[in-house]
Amino acid sequence: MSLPLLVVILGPTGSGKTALSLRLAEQMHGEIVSCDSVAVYREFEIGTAKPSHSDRQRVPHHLIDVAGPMEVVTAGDYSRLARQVLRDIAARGRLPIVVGGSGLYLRALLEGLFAGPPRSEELRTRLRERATKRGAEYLHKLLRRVDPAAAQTTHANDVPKVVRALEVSISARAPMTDLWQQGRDPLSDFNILRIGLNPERPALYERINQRAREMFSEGLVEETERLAAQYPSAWPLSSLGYKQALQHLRGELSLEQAIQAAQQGHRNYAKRQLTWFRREQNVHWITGFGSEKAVQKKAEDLVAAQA
RNA sequence: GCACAGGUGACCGAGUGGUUAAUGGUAGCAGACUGUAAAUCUGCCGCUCUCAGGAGCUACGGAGGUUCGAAUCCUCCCCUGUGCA
Repeated sequence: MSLPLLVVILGPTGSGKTALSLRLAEQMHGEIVSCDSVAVYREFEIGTAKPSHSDRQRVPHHLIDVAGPMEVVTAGDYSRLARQVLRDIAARGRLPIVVGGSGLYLRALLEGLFAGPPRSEELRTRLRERATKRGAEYLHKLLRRVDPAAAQTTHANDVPKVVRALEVSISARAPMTDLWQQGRDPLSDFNILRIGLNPERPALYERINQRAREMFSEGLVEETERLAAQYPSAWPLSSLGYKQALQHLRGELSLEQAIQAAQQGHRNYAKRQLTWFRREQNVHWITGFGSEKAVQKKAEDLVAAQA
């Protein structure tokens, strides 16, 4: 109970995490730490649904716009950055509020990752090439030799994960699964309160549809065109919304088709997020959107009970 | 009104006498996830039971018919698209 409090707000896109976090931050003297794998990139504005500039004026926000469009911020990078920020906030006597939509990044922050070898781009491309040339099954067989346990739990079709397991096992000269045995490095110097937002599914999907459409009317296509011209290989260009806007710019989809595809993608994503977060331990789930007064009240009570 | 083309499970779309509750895809639901994760992958998916091996029921626009057997063939009807009037 002597550890400083850390509030974590999690939930699918469109569940009102931003609204709730702003409210809590203003009530409890807090600062917001974004946990969003795309909002870390500068210049990607409309499609990322970052908090508005006036919101960021009202309450200090962290880990938004911390990387250039061409940089790469991995879960490990994020975890290190976020931990530093959390300690700074706590040292200032403020309440850190992590707002998380990116499940893996949140887990990397809270539970830590295993101490793996650095990624080897060259090894990866070599493996990926083999996968396309000789089939996913071939790569999986290779993994069965190098790390049978990992092969057991990773489906052969899941090429990215098979590649990662191979990459780690080969460059570490030991099965990745063995490295996992050494454990993770959980964030241990905070008393963590997890609040999950879970609106009714139909309402959530409706909200998502509406928001995705708004992104287009606010100029997502124009923003994408500008970014694609300047940074054609930027990774966030392949993320939700930008991907569909790009398809429209290339003439593969009509504007309406692009909007509907983006809505679809966001809905599917929200569902995956829920699957991930449901497994998260010790989450205080609240049914409803973070913008609702009743939901905010419940959240405030939860925080007050801890503080 | 005539001539073609077509009506298949939530949607798109295969299937042209039997091993077809009906290939695929999408949506939906559930699950996995240890450094690009807004990514990637897996399962279920007509209804009702189930000793989980199966059992029963209802289904390919509608109604009849042919056949041992029909989504598939025939007749009539309804609807949709295109062309000609």
